[in-house]
Amino acid sequence: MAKGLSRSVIVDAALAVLDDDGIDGVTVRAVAQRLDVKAPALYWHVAGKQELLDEMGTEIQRRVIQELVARLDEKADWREGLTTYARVLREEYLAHRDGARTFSGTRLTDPEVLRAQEPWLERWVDQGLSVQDATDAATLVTSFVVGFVIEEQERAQGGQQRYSLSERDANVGPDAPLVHESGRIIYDDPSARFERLVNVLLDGLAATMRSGA
Amino acid sequence: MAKGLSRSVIVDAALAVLDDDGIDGVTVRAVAQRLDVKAPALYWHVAGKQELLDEMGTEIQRRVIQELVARLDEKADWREGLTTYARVLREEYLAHRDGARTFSGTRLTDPEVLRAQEPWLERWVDQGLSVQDATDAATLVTSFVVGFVIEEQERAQGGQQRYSLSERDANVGPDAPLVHESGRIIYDDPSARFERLVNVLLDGLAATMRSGA
DNA sequence: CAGGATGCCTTAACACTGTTAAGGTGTCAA
DNA sequence: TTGACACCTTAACAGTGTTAAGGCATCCTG
Repeated sequence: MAKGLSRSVIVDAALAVLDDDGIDGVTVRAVAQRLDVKAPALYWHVAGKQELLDEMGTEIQRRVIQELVARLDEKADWREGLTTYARVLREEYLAHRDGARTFSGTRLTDPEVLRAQEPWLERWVDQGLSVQDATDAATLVTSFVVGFVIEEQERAQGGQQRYSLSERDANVGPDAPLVHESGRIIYDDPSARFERLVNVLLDGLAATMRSGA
Repeated sequence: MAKGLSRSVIVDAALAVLDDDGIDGVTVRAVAQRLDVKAPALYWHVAGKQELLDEMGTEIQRRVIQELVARLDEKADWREGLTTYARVLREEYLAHRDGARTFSGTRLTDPEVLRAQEPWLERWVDQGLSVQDATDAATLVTSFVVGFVIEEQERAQGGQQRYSLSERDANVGPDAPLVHESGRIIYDDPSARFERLVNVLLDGLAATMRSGA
């Protein structure tokens, strides 16, 4: 492998390690090995592991934006925009092991990612929302997706038997039928469940927007 | 210190270490030192660090339940119940450094915590909700709170200058006025913002429940 | 009452982590 | 040709979770 190292190839390698071995597998040495390089070499291009993680999170956000631009045309209203945003964010998190945990709340290393919000805010304000409403709406969707996918991934990939429905049933026992039934819903088709909840959330937003904050 | 170690005093010590030094400070050795004991001693009572973390998360959930029982009487309707739940969960997370990150999606080590949902589910079903609606509603609130507080704590305690409004403003620059204004909202009074968003969310739930899923 | 098992803790050590210091090797400019 | 600089390596440090082995009580059994 040509040793032309750079920030972005390091980030790509780190994301590959993440997919293969999960967040605990993402060590400086493992990332270096994948690039045929010794661990300290990375420190020439990246300040430390935290910066690498921030860079990874930023890259994911960049992909979310890119996908969002591809899927939305300008005449989409804010409800459609937020629905698509919710789906894209979830998909991008799901695409990587421990994605939601790893990438949520990361410090952006690229101001461009932040500024990319501007056109959407513009459109939504044009459509009658206040900046506060638009900001609140985006936060509401983001927070929900983060929380939802964290638990979704914990169930889906939680090491071995850490989370299984049968284990849950055994723990709950026979004296809590509603909790039992509730488990059946939680473990059944996360995508359908996600769609349902996003719709509820947007109904709430629609109601608030109409009444005018 | 009397060396009568036990699972629960270890968990308390670990929570104390968490409050003092954050999640990175929670090492087996640090917890042991606080109990005047060497690190391997903990392994007699706890299988490993992961189990310790699970136990900590379970303890936090127990406190949420306890506080919920204290604050809600039986005649509270589901909307009041969920609002209080949202507030209590947030407060309990905020009470510990890195609380939301650390405790979200932890595997419960005590089935009793799971079974504690039964009486609330019963009441809400009595009030006309389907089990699916009740489960969805609880998931929606939980997911939102987790996501919200993760980002809230990241801002509030994010090491040093990792997250400050002035740094954000500098990054955004002058060409994105709406993003700039949006920042002002994000950094202004998280509790008020939280209350606003919880209300939006519950409006959505109320709309869905009325229409009958 | 003697003796052995068992509960609980310590010392020593393992492989592995992020990170730094110092030293090389190449390439390009003066 | 000489130097500077970019980029990478080797060596090492302190700290991590975890295991193995042994020691000292206490308590149960003969």
